Amino acid sequence: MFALADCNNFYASCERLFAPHLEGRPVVVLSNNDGCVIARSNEAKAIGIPMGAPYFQIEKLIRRHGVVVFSSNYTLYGDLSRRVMAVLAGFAPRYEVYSIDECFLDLFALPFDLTDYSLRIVRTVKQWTGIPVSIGIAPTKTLAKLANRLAKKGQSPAGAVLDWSRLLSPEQALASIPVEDIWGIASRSGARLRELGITNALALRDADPKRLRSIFGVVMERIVLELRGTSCLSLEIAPPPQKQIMVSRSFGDRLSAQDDLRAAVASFAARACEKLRSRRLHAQALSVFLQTSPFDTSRPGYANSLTIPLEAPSQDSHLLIGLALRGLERLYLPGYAYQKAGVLLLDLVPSGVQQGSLFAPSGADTVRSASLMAVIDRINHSFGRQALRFGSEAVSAQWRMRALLKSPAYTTRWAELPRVRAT
DNA sequence: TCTGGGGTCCTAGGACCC
DNA sequence: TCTGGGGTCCTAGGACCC
Repeated sequence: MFALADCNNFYASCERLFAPHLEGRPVVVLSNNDGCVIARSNEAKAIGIPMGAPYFQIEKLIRRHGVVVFSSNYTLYGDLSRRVMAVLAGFAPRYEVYSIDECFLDLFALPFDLTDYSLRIVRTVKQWTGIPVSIGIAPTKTLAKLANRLAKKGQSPAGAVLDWSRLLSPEQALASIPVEDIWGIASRSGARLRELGITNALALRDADPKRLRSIFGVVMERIVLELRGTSCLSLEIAPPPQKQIMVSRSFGDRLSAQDDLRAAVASFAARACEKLRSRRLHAQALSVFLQTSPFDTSRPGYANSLTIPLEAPSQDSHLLIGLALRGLERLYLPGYAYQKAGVLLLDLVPSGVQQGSLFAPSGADTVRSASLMAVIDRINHSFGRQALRFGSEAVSAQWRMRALLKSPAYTTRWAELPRVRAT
């Protein structure tokens, strides 16, 4: 049996945790650059604020209903996620952290009533972290997802927990779920399924898996089987090795000057290298991209990218920033209003086991590079990110994001700890 | 004026191998 | 007039996830 524990309106719940007076009020959290709505409290959903709505399009609605708005604060969400996962981990012999707010638990062979046990999990997570979660239980991951969804919609007599096997009519439940709400099906496949007359989860369950495989591929076949109770997706206890690292941002304002873009790309490359080293990986290729806004149809657009293979695997910021800037030079065209750029590190391999290069110099230089990077990382860890940085990053700060409504780093910065007063 | 960021998997087609 | 069979690797593009 799989149990899926999923935090309710996670980012909105995180914000409320340290602003309890917002309980019962509509709250939304915006994406980076205060662009789109990416989390909504139940009250905000009830008002009709859609997921992913651009902020500027719904500002009136937000003001009319007194919706409280936050910029995203990933430091806070990441830290609270870690705490929630630590609590969940104590309840199951095997578990898979699936996303920042979701965790699959293996409840197979536990000698308890699974609903009672899951209700205890929900209470404990709430009490120890302050974050509300819901749990769906089922014989496959896909059904556990659906069970969770139904629990969140108040369809379970047990409240925050729904066990699929206890449904009086699974057929009725499946029929109530639009095909696009199934895990792994989004608007495109959804539209094509609808053309075939398959509009809900029940119709998909009863469709011919081989036929759907020939039309959609193996992914759709697996979904059909999972809906029938045949488990095709197993618990991934150890995360598979990471294949790429990306750092990209939309700019607070459009950029045209090459120097501004250089500072942005250098900063992205430097940040990507920090991630690379903290995960003990080396990169074997680097890719740079930049683009104008895809939404701006009033002037000509431009988007391009370039991938540069490395002579030997590297984790050296100096080398990789240099390559990224050389890539940018080849991509950059004057006269455009750029909206976004990014750096990808590719073909990642574990540090220490990389294939050497027949041509690149090795030995003393790599040892020196590794020591230097370690010192930089240590200093930045002690004195704060960017305490020490590369000159090319500091040339311009024009690219900085907008984040006008950001809450404090309540749990990760001494200076921003919340104060509690007893009266 | 203003529309996120960071990932994965699958497939088809081309190029190549013996 | 007539030109095999069985593979792998790589890449781009599509689709999806949270």
